[in-house]
Amino acid sequence: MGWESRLTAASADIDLIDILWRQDIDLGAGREVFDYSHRQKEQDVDKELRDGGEQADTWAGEGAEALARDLLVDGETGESFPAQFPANVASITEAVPSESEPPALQNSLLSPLLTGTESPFDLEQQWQDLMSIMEMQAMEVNTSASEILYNAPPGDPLSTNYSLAPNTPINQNVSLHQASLGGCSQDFSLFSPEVENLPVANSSTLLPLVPSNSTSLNSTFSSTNLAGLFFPPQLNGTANDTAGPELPDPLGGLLDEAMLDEISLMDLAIEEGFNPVQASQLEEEFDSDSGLSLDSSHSPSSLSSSEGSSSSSSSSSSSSSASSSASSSFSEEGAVGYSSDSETLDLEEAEGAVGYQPEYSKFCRMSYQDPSQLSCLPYLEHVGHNHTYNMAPSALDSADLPPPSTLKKGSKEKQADFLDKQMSRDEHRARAMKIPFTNDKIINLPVEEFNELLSKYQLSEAQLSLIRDIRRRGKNKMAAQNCRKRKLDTILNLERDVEDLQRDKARLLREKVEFLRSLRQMKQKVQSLYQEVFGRLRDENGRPYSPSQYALQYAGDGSVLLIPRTMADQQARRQERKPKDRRK
DNA sequence: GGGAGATGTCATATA
DNA sequence: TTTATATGACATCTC
Repeated sequence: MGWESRLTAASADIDLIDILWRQDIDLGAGREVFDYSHRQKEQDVDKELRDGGEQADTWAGEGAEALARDLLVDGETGESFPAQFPANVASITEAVPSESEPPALQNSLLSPLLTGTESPFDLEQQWQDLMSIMEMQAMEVNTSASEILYNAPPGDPLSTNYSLAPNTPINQNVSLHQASLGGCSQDFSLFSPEVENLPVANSSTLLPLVPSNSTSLNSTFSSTNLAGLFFPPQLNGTANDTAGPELPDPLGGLLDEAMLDEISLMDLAIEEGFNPVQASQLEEEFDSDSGLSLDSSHSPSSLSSSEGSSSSSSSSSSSSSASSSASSSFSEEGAVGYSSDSETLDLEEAEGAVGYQPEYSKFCRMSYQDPSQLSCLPYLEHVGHNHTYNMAPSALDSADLPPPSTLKKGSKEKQADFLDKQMSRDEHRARAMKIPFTNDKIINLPVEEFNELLSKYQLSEAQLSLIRDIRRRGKNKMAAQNCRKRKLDTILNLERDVEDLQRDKARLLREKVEFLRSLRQMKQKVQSLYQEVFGRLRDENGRPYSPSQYALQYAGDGSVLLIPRTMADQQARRQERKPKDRRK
């Protein structure tokens, strides 16, 4: 750039500069190439005029057991159920007091389970917080997958018996947000005809891989005393005959919320790119860290290993192909040394790192001199540029593969011409200006030695300027290469971070499924106990209480009271509002 | 001929 | 202040 500006300042060098111009023009560079230079030159001239024309140019330059248990007997889906449960029921049944027994005994038996319903709320709250974060990713819901999940074939027992009621607030596109709000689930009663089917239906969505043997659900529940969970007592026969049409259950809301949460989880799973099978398998893969196949095959970083190997293998070829490396000045270290665009690479250049040595080996592009090595990066196959701007492509072709005839004629003249064409602009300039040392020295020598070198020779102002320019450009070229490599390395690290985060997210998702399942089982136990206790209560005439008129009320101190249903309903509504208000 | 990617260069900021 | 280095922006080149 700036060397032309010396045109006006150093008339003695006009001839040399003319030569340089001619060279550039010969090399295909038109005068317009120097337009900017002209502007710069004008500025320089102005500056010089202002400064009195005296200044020289210094151009600035990450529980198998739980899984096993669950897979054995689920009360809801036929998938799993805790083996210890019947034993618990038996013990509790024995302990169920007659109406004359004091409530204290009941408390001692029931309170541990009943109080256990507190923490799940907090747990769910935490999960909902987490899910709300995840939800921030506005991902499109896979409708087709939803259809598979929610629209089972008519012949399917699950769908036949437990399909969603038409007016259920759950639709195929139920979103995490909708479920998380819990507005609808909170209003449900477990014994409500509209809702009693809901949990089963939800479960069917959760476990699409479980054989549809749900026709045996009733027998399954009877045998496990769990039928009261999902069916009104008049249906499973464990309660009295006077049951009304609606038997609200104090645990219905909790259970439903958990179910809805699972729906939202499934939804999330779909949104997150899991297919229905993958989502259902989530529950079966707790032990498998790689339960999810994160498709990283397209990630550049996944190419690292192959790239690394190819890079290491290319290191030798880079030096062996030095003669054809005119297009690249990369050294073995990945191109941090400066080779001044020349055809030779000396040791100094081969080692020529400039402090920063990232994992450049990943990048085939960093050692692309052998195009065959680009096979590991198909999208880079085309890379193989020639950036010796001073060479015509034809010249380069002949340079890479000199025909035998040419070699035969191989006169020194042509060889010199060949070498001449291999040289960079700066080398041409240096030669034209008769700089008495190599560009490598100019660029790579420490300042002190560089200055020493300059002092050894009597150099004109134009020569000194050119030398400084060469040094500046050379160093900046290496800096630019390092900068670009650092950028690529940063991108790779970020890609790795993204993959790690995706793995963490998948793990958290699996953990949530596990927690929700535990919660569901706990609620089932409590519900079963409720039914057991209520079914055995007798009034003064020895008749069972009607679930439509009475309900068991859990007191804050752990005691259990038998209160009229209307009172229970009022209190239930009051409790439902609290969490809603809390969410607001 | 034009787009994409690689590279060189300049200007500028910072150490 | 000088020098080296880092980086955005642009120009140019090759495919």
